[in-house]
Amino acid sequence: MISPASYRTHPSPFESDLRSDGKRMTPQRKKVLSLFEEIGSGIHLSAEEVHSKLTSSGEKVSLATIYRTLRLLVKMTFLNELDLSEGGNRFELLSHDHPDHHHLICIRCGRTEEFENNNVINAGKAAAKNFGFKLLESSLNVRALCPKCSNK
Amino acid sequence: MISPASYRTHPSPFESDLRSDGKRMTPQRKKVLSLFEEIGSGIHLSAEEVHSKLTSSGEKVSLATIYRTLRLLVKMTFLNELDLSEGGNRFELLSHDHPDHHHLICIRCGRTEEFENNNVINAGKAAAKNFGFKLLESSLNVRALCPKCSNK
DNA sequence: TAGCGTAATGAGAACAGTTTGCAACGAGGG
DNA sequence: CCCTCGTTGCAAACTGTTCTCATTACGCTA
Repeated sequence: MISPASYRTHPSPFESDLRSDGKRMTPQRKKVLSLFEEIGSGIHLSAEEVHSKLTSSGEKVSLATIYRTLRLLVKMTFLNELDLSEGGNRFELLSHDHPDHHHLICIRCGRTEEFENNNVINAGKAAAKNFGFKLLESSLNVRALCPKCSNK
Repeated sequence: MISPASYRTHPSPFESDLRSDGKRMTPQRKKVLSLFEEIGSGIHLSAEEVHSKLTSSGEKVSLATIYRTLRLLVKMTFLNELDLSEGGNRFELLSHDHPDHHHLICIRCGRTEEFENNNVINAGKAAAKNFGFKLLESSLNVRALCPKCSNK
């Protein structure tokens, strides 16, 4: 039997990445990341939404900290930043399983769907190679009208 | 010989499109559009840049008017609006000759290159069809580091 | 060509989203 | 358990964009 005291808090990848960079794990950072983990990848939240979701579940994190944490998480590649534009950037959990996914956005109601397509990824790679650029990520934004909005 | 007085100011497509919509041609609108025409398609300017280019060549147009005019020109499909993000949207002359072109952006220095790729267009079409969306436009943004910036 | 209705402009205030400065706090190594 | 230095909270500052409103001027009609 293992006594509670002997448990060693198995540091998450996030925590060890932080540490190795002289940074610290704080309750605020944990809260933000675990919110995204609970909610799952493929859902896009704005800074404001992260803030209100946390505060409405009793947590107290300042909005400025949310912004700082989101930037940090993006730099550490735990989150992905999307500029679907029209009122604030959005963030989503970066699933390393399916890296380059793209977005289909209804410009009227904001409904957003994701898809993947190897041709798109290859097009990005080819273009980067062509111009001697080093590719970071590519994202295809398809602006469209969803079924509900297109028959109004 | 045709006397100067007999010239009829041949209205530009822009001017006639405006008129047919109850809108008016103003010197400010002319200036903004001709700036883009001089500069050619494939160059992306922010509202601020349009403003400073005009004022520095002696023209006086208020920034608010620039914004209004840019929005108008986009709606009339003379300009294309890009959200390459990182500090302001950018606009470019919409060349109807090569419609769906995409952007390769250096995230460090902002250098932007364009390319075309039919696979990308088809991927957008396919995705829209798949979800029952009606496609409007699709744009692939490839974030990368240009040769100069990648070896620093 | 003058008169007129109304669209468009200029200037600055307002706005939303984001960032920053600074004093207080607290994570975690010694 | 203490001390250091990264982090937080708050409010003020910033940035890109839109709005308000008094004034100007485009372009139709007589």
